[in-house]
Amino acid sequence: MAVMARSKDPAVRTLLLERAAHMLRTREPITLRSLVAGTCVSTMAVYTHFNGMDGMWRALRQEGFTRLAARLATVVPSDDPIRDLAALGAAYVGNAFDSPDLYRVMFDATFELEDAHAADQTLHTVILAADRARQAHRFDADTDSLELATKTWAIWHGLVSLVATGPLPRQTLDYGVSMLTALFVSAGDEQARCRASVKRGWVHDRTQGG
Amino acid sequence: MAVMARSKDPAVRTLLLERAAHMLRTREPITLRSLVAGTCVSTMAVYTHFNGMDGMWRALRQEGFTRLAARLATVVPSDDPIRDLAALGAAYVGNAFDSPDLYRVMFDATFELEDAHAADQTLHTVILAADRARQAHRFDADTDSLELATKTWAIWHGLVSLVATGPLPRQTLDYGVSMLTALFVSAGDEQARCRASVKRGWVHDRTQGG
DNA sequence: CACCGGCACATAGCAACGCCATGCTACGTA
DNA sequence: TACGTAGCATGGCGTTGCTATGTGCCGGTG
Repeated sequence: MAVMARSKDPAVRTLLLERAAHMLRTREPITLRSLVAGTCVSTMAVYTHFNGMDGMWRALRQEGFTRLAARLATVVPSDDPIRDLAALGAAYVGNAFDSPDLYRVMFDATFELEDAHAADQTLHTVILAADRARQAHRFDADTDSLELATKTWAIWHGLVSLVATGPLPRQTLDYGVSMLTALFVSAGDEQARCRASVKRGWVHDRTQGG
Repeated sequence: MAVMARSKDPAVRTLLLERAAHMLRTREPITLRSLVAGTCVSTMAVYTHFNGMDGMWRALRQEGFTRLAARLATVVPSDDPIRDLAALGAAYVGNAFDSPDLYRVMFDATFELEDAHAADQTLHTVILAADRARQAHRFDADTDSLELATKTWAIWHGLVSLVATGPLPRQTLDYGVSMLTALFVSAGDEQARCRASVKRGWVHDRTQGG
């Protein structure tokens, strides 16, 4: 192929990542050669941009967390922080279901430092929402926002990974409402009000396919 | 090597599975050739017994669920079914931590029918415990045992997969007590009594390495 | 007893895999 | 104009999972 650019082209990197994400969705096996087949670059581009296939998978995990962060960012905070927490959960679940194989890639491999940092950013979004709920006196004053955010995330992740790529049927996701309600009530929120808030937030919207 | 037996030897199958499990634990890459290296069998044995590496991984997942079932079976039912539920959780978590890579193999691949069946057996054990709690009037009379067992499992799995092979630190497992308590209280149990029961059950014992 | 069919396994080779040494080409610099 | 450098194409290396072929042992049959 003709050489188009002299300096390292970020578009090539993006092209490869998007193609990898697409192949992941269409369940084609991703190999070094199949990844570059059809593109205008050779196998060496993978080494220039990612330093090998391992680096490509790392970058793909990063991309997954980036998309997750973008999806969580679409949740606009309302005057009901408990609804917001549930809405973040719905966005989290929706993101995983839009590309379950990418979600599996994000969490299947043993976590490395950069992956853990990307995951921390996800957790941080939840922490902020939990802290808003505490400041709005929906939670007990001594509630640990990190702890509550972690528990919330664990519930999301447990449900998603057992349903998206696991043995449980899809309607199991409906349990999210009562599980989150139980958790938030244990943190101090009032039962009926909490359930109503969670129900309003736990609405799964389906975004455009990619 | 000398041919020892005429008919398909189950010991060879067991030998290969145990070696695979051991290599998984020691984090050696498991390839067809590395698996049979050091044994007295050739690569063809993998095809005789497992019909290829895919079948070997399937059998290894089955082995993982078998070990999990055996571990759960060590929990002897007491007169406190809520403690038993938490103890099952501790056994579940302990099993996953004894061989985290095996746990990942069990849940990483897209579930096939036989895997789903093995997972159903795990869930069934939890359902029975949940039903005992309902019959002991610790839960509301209209509690759905399948639903509650599923929620319990989701909490275990969420915590384990975020800690064992994920980004969260180990002490996050301590959240299991309050998470399970919140769930069981929402199902009808009394707060203080529930917490005491869960605390007594959620004791992580370390079994012998294998 | 002699023979043979079938099964489990050993050997060797194939296509495809990730990876990398080598060389070419297009730019920036002087 | 001439050179250094960075990105990429090519081709080959070692290894992977897999399988075609050959070998040796067992059990049934004449």
